[in-house]
Amino acid sequence: MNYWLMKSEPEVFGITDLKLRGTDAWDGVRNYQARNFMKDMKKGDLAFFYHSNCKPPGIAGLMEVVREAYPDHTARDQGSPYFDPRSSPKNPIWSMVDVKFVCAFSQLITLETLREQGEALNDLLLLRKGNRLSVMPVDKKAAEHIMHGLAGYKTT
DNA sequence: GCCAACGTTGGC
DNA sequence: GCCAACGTTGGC
Repeated sequence: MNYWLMKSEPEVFGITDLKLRGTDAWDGVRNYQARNFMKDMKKGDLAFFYHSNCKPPGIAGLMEVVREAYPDHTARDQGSPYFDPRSSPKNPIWSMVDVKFVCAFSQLITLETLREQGEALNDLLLLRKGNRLSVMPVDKKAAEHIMHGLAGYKTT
């Protein structure tokens, strides 16, 4: 089982939206590196839901991958902001996964808090300078530190 | 609103 | 294949 982190702007789609929907398709990823990470996701993997471009930014909750990568049909929808004319049925180019709401953390784990963790989160790509990836892997050590050390999340 | 960092595009 | 120009991300 692997851990991931996925960014979304809460004004567009936040953790409360996912909670309401239960399960949703993570569409609109238009970056090759992020897409490739999504293709590596397996059913049962856990992903942190990160709120970006807001005050304050941070990790808002947890979700689970319930369907592995399949074509992102919004790329072929002319009315969609994610429309990409290069996408075709034979070569959809872009992928998405389905994610299920697991929990919203009682308190947002802010970016500032994450930066204060020092060694425990040294390898977290999110904290690397200039990082703009919207989908990224999180190693087990960092993931457990965030879940158990910061979120107080208990696995059943 | 600013701007650093990064990805993409397209001329050559 | 290089690289300048441009667009986007996202923290501040």
